[in-house]
Amino acid sequence: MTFDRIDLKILDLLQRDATMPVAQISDQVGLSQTPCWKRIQRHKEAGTIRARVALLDPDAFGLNLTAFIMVEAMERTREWRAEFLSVVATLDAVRDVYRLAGSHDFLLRVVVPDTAAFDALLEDLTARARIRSVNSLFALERVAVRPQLPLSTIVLGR
Amino acid sequence: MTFDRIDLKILDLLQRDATMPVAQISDQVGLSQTPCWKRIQRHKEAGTIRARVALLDPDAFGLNLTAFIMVEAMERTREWRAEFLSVVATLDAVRDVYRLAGSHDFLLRVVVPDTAAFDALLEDLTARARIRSVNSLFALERVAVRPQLPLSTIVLGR
DNA sequence: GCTGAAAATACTAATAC
DNA sequence: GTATTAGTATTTTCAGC
Repeated sequence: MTFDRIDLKILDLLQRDATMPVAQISDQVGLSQTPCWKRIQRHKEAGTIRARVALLDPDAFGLNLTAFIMVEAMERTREWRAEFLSVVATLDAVRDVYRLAGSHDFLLRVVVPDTAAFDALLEDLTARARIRSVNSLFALERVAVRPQLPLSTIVLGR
Repeated sequence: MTFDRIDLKILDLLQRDATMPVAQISDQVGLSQTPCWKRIQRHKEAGTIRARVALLDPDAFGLNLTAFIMVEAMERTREWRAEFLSVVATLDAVRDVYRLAGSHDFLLRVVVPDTAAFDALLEDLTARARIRSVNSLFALERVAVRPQLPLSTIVLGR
C-alpha cells in the first residue's frame, strides 16, 4: 500500500472531519468525485482508515479525571505480560495501554469521574495483577487531546 | 444538558462507529428515527459530540514511534506556562498535552517516525522553551489506543 | 414527547471518454 | 485519470398524534 500527496491530503481531511462529503473532498484535492471516492474505499479496505468515530466531550459526562499509571512488572516474562494484560482488559476505565522501554514496563491512560474512582481502580488493579510498583500522574488540565496523526510531518519518498 | 440511558446508548454507539445509520441506531435504542435523530442533533449543537473523525493506522504512514515527555517547568508561573504552550503549539508531532499535578508539570504525547525524529523534536523543544528537565518514555508497543470514553462506567443520577 | 412519510442530499456503482 | 448518469441509501424536514 503506497500513498501519494493526494492520498495524504484526503486522509488528513477525513481525520479532521469525517462528515465531509466526497464532493467537497474531491474539490479540495483537485480530483473529480469518482477517483477520490475510489481512493477512500481503497483506504478503508486496506485498513489505513480503521474506523470513523464520534469524539465526545469527557466533561459532559463528569469524567473529569484523566490519569496515567506507570507500571513496573513483577517479572519481565511473556507470561507476566499476558497475565497483566488480561486483567487490564477487564478495566473499562483504562483506555490506552503502551508497553514501554526503560525502567517502567507499561503506561496506562485511565479516564474516571474522580479521585475516589481512581483509588478504587488502582486498588482493583494491584489486587488482581502481580505488580512490583505503580507510579501515577494526575492531569489537572487536558490542554489538548488529538487522536489525529501528524501527517504534515510525513515526508514522501521519491 | 442532561442525559438519560437512551442518550448514553446513542452516544456510545456513535463513538464506536459514527457511520451507523440513524435507522439502525434507533432500532438498537428502541426509538423511531426522528426522535433519535433529534437527540443526535442536540448533542452536536451542545458540543457533547465534538467531532466525527476518521481514525487512521499510524503504522501505515511509518509513524512508528509514540513517546511521552514529562516536562518540569523552569518556574511555576502562568507566564511560563503560556510561553511553554506557545512553543508546543508549533510542534506538529505533539498530539496531546496534559498539565500535571506533582513533580512534573506537563505530559506530552508525541508521534514521530523514528528515534532520530524524536531526538530532533526534543532538541527543538529544549532549545526554544525554558525547561528545567525532561524525562522521556518510549513506547515499544501500542497495545491499545482508544479515544472512546468509558461510558459504561457512568452512573446516572436519579 | 412520539410516529410515519415525503423531500433533499449524498453515496455507490457503472458507463463512456 | 474525467465526466456523466442512474439507482440506492441516508439525512432532514414536515405533517399529525
